[in-house]
Amino acid sequence: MNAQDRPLSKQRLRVWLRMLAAHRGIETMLRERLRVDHDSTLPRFDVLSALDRYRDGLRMSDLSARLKVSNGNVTGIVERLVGEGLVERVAVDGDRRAMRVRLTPDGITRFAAMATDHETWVNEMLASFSAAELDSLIDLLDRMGERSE
Amino acid sequence: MNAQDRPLSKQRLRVWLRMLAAHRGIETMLRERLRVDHDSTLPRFDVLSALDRYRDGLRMSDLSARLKVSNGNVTGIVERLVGEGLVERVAVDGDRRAMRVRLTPDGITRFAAMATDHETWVNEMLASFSAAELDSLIDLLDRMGERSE
DNA sequence: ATTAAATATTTTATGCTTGAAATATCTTCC
DNA sequence: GGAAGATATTTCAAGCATAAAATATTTAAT
Repeated sequence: MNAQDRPLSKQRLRVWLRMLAAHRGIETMLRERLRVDHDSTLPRFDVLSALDRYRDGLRMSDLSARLKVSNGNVTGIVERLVGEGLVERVAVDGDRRAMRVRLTPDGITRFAAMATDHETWVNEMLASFSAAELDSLIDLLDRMGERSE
Repeated sequence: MNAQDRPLSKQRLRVWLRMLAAHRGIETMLRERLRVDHDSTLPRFDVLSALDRYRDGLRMSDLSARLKVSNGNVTGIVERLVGEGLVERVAVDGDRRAMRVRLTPDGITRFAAMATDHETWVNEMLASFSAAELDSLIDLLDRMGERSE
């Protein structure tokens, strides 16, 4: 690293720290509201959201790939959602290893209510940004999470 | 919500989703590297980082306030760091309820190595941004995490 | 057809995180 | 100085997350 990279390096670190703070702020709020208003959690919301987009259901492995979490993780979350009656497992014919998970009618209804609130809450947090700033953010954030491989 | 707010609302949601993706990408990388290269974790790194800034140590409650996590959470992390010899607890005189936590000499050394690598890793992830873009990101991110209260 | 390899999922062990309850100590106020 | 409230910390129960091992089934190779 040469001399003129030093301030740039610190600036990059600062960006990451601000990102952490912003992320935590929003996530903490969303978690709290989901807990209080819908007796639910963010991980459950994420699973329901994926299943809402794929009404025929998804296999466990597709679900974990889509959410970018481990297989074992999804097993536990789906288990609880089944217990709450929001989701059901169906056998995949032709492959007895696999399981398809999909929303129940109750799951569809309950998720719709959560999703409406969720959008409102996110909107409240980002209310101060102009359309141009939002576009700018999308552009910049898109370039952030990519692993150079 | 009026008609012209609808696309804006979706745009705000999109920003949050990109933020989630970017955050997860970087965090996953950092966690993996800390695990492999330093046999440690992000929460431990955060605690060490706070203590490195306050060499006289911090009380448990100051630590959890600074990191914005619960008291009970810090108890567990500090416990493990004590077990690893990176951190020590000292009684606070004049208040037998309180505990001061601080880095051990070994903790100082080990954290320095982690911090150097950490800065490098973050820099790799954010290498493509210009100084102006970084400034812009800092400005925008600063306005994101604030709870309107 | 058997064996070997690959795939889908669950299980296990460990750690992080929260919110709420419990403990211990300190401060205030009469 | 004793009760009541506040503060500092830990403990507890539950859920989320990972990596690694285990199980079951399917596919490929010989």
